[in-house]
Amino acid sequence: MKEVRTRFAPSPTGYIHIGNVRSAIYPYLIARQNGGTFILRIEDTDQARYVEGATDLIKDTLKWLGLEWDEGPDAGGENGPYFQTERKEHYHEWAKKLILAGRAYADDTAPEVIDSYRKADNDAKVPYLYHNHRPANADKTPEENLALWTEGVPLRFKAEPKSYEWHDEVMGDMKTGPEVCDDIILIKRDGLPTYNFAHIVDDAEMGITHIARGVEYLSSTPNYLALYEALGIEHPLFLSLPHILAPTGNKKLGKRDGAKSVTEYRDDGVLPEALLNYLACLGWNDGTEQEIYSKEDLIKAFSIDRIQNSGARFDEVKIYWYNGQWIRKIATEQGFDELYKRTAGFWPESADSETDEYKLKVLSIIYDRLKTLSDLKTMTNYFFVDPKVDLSLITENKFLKKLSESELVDLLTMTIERLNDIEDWSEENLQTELNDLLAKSGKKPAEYFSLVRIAVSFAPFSPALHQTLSVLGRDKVLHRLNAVRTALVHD
RNA sequence: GGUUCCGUCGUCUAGUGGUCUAGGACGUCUGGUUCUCAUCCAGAAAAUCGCGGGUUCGACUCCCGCCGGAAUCACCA
Repeated sequence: MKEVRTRFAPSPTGYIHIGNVRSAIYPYLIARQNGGTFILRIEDTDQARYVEGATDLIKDTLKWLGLEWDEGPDAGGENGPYFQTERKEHYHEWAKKLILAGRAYADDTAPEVIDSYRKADNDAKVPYLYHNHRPANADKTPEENLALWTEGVPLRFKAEPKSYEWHDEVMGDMKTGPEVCDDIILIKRDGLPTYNFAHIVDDAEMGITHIARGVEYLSSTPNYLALYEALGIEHPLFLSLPHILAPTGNKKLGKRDGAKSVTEYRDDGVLPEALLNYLACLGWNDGTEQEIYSKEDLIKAFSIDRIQNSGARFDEVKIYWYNGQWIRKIATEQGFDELYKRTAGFWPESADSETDEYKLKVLSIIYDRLKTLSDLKTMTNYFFVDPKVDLSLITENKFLKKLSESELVDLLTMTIERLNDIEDWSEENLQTELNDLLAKSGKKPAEYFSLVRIAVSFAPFSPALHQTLSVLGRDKVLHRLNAVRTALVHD
């Protein structure tokens, strides 16, 4: 059996956004599943839209998601170069064959003239087809065409319109009539090929077996089929991926609708496992009720024929659910050390001077409250700096407002005295001591625990009290309780 | 306008003629886990399967028509 070779072939025109990253994920999975090769090719033939640094962005995105490529920039390979601008001779060579075979002609019709054809057809409500306007001199001899083209005249395919039938692995059996075939530009005035021509040549030379791309290419497939035919190339398998729809409206998700870049989710503290899981399962499922898939799970379970053929709406909320699942999964299956490694850069500035050991302890009691890693920034400050004492948070608390200030002071005093004597600050021991204190206080858990929790953190919420105290340690806890007691006394 | 695709809970989906009085997940709501927030657990609401015809003993599943939505029609990819 032929080796499976798939590719991701983005244009370096900016970041990879959520809407088009699936055309990297699925070919990757197909390659890995079949022990094949995944190729990264940069389609940079449009000089006008080229964005400096975009290639690096693309590489970063792929690496972060764990979609490592076997051939392409940085990876090498025997089928390079992997930048289209460096493959000019390849395209020219194939173009020549087409000219010699009488299937391509040099066309120097001015752009304004072409525009006028288009406008006229639109006004007349007839489909615009360039071959209806084919210049009389399109029938020049191959030698004449070759000469003109060599001088820099753009090259056009000479269509022989007919019906096409083909199979799309996602959309099924396709059929179109001759009215969709046209004379498309192969080589532009700048000597570089159009996408339409370049990708066919590249895929053939690189031995690509599966092309996964957005459905927007479905309607130009007959033109590609014509090209494959004229070139004498067998076409790869086609997978047309439905669009991901924007959260509102019925439009495909694009940068204009605020489609975030993949790296933005990374910077917001979304784990690559979670994003990959979400994206792979948006428009694909294996028919079971499994929701959580690791990359390895996906490689095993993925199948082309279960890709959905209707567009799926993008739902950011579900990404965060997946992220929470993955944060907990990593903590329990790979340990807090592993999870901690992922948190670099997500701690508040106040944590800078703290030790890894301390931060790891904080992480281990707060992790199941995290939706994203960047929640650490807002949720953990009180572990690193003494919170600002704000008595109103105590006196207006729904459980505590019934208590008088002297009662509060007494409770704090009792707590301080007991905690001061405790040597063992383990979670377990503190749990026992706190229960004992609670009994002694004669208050409801909601009253006593809330008081201590607020006095120590002044945060809207915190982990379980005994854990919070244990991690904070005796010095911080006593210092904070004293500060609150003093403030109450002087109030 | 031509061509092509799509249409099951708010959302992602399962479903390939009877097991569907339509299953799961997110989200929402309720209750539980000695404080908060979250996790976790239990439960609830939520889809006349776009509409109308057929075929069939029987249709979400097959056929036809309609409606609705989308994509594409560049010297962009």
